[in-house]
Amino acid sequence: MDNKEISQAVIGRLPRYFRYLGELKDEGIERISSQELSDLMKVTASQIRQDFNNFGGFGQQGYGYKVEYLYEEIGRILGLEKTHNLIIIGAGNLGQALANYMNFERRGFLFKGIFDKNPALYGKKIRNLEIKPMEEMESFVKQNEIDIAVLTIPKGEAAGVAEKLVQNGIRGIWNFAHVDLTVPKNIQVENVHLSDSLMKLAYNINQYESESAGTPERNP
Amino acid sequence: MDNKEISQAVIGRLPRYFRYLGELKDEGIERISSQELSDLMKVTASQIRQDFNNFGGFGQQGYGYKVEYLYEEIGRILGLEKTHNLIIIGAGNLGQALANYMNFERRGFLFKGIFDKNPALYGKKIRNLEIKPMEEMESFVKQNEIDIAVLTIPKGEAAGVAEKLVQNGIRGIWNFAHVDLTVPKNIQVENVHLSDSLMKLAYNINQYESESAGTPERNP
DNA sequence: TAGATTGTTAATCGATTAACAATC
DNA sequence: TAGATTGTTAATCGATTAACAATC
Repeated sequence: MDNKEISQAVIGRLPRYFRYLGELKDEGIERISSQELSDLMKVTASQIRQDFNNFGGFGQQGYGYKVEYLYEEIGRILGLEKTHNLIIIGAGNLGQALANYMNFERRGFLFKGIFDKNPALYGKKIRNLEIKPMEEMESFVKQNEIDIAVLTIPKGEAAGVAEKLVQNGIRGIWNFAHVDLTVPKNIQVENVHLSDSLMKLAYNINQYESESAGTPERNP
Repeated sequence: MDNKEISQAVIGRLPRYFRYLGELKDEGIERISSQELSDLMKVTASQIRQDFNNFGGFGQQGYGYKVEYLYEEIGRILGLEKTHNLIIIGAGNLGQALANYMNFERRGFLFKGIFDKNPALYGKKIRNLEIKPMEEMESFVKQNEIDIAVLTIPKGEAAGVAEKLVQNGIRGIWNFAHVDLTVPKNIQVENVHLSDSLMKLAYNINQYESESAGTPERNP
């Protein structure tokens, strides 16, 4: 019964397919072939077909894929028809920015609470949410069926908070703190390490510059 | 002369090595073997040695690696001894949050300007930066040797802004807008697609739950 | 039916892991 | 010197690409 494990490489590409298909759908396009999608997304048609076929046959030979159907199927695979209840831990600039971002709600990610340890922030409203004291976090998670916690706190505090979250039944952690969390294997962690991302960008800039030094024209 | 191209998989791991080595250094630890680092970071010792050896021999047989030396070498590889001048385009919640985040400056990423098209924001100060009108962005990039632009604007505006940035000599774009940018190959783009990241998390949560349904105990 | 395009198997490529000789 | 651990080559594994038979 165990559906063969899908690689994270494939999963990581699904949201991008979902985005392109959504746009095609909005443009009123009804069908698309793997080759057309390949041209659009700059990945091979082969990879597209392989990726989709991990989840069953969504296409039709000689015709291609129905955009709307495929869009919905990928949404279903990603679990977007379910809603998720989130809390944000750490009401600093980043926490508040995420709380204010409406588009997550559109996909069923509902912010239910935002917590901070700084009393000066208690009661401050971010959209429809009042910042609450950290002490209330544990009972809140349990009582409101929170399944995802967004960690926007300093790295020193992340491990302790993660442990409490796990104890209270969280299922996933969206981790913006700059540490690697250690959690039981039934808890999913998705890291967003912004400074790592920025360093990678810097490397690629430097690299390009030193590579092309002395090679004024090099456009393959 | 062309240093053999290093794969993005390797580059992507460098910031994490850098982080762990920094912590070891701060703890006063002087030497570490690939095996010890392997235990700490949960990657194979083989991978660690392979990764480092992409850039030359940093260790000493029979001894291991000098933490401080290795830390500095990786910093150098990442180009962290150079400074980068950044601007933020889009002074919404996320743009302001990034501008307020001090740790980037510590690594030589200096925020020099922040721009928005909303007149209501002009002149508002984020730390030491005044939000400026978008119209001033192009000349500012040229005059201040800006090499990285942070895009925290709606996706509809991103392509146009990116084009202007490229015309004015930007080297890299840190893209938080939810589109894939098309730029010349001498311009580096690093995407941070937050909603994609969140969808991936949701998939993994759902997946774990459906997999273990009916398998109450399954801790290998 | 003929043409198009998928689903799927096979081939290739690249990345990871293992093994071990070199050497500190 | 003996022991430890790297640097590096070889083996394995997994992911991507190519090819083509199935079929709409």
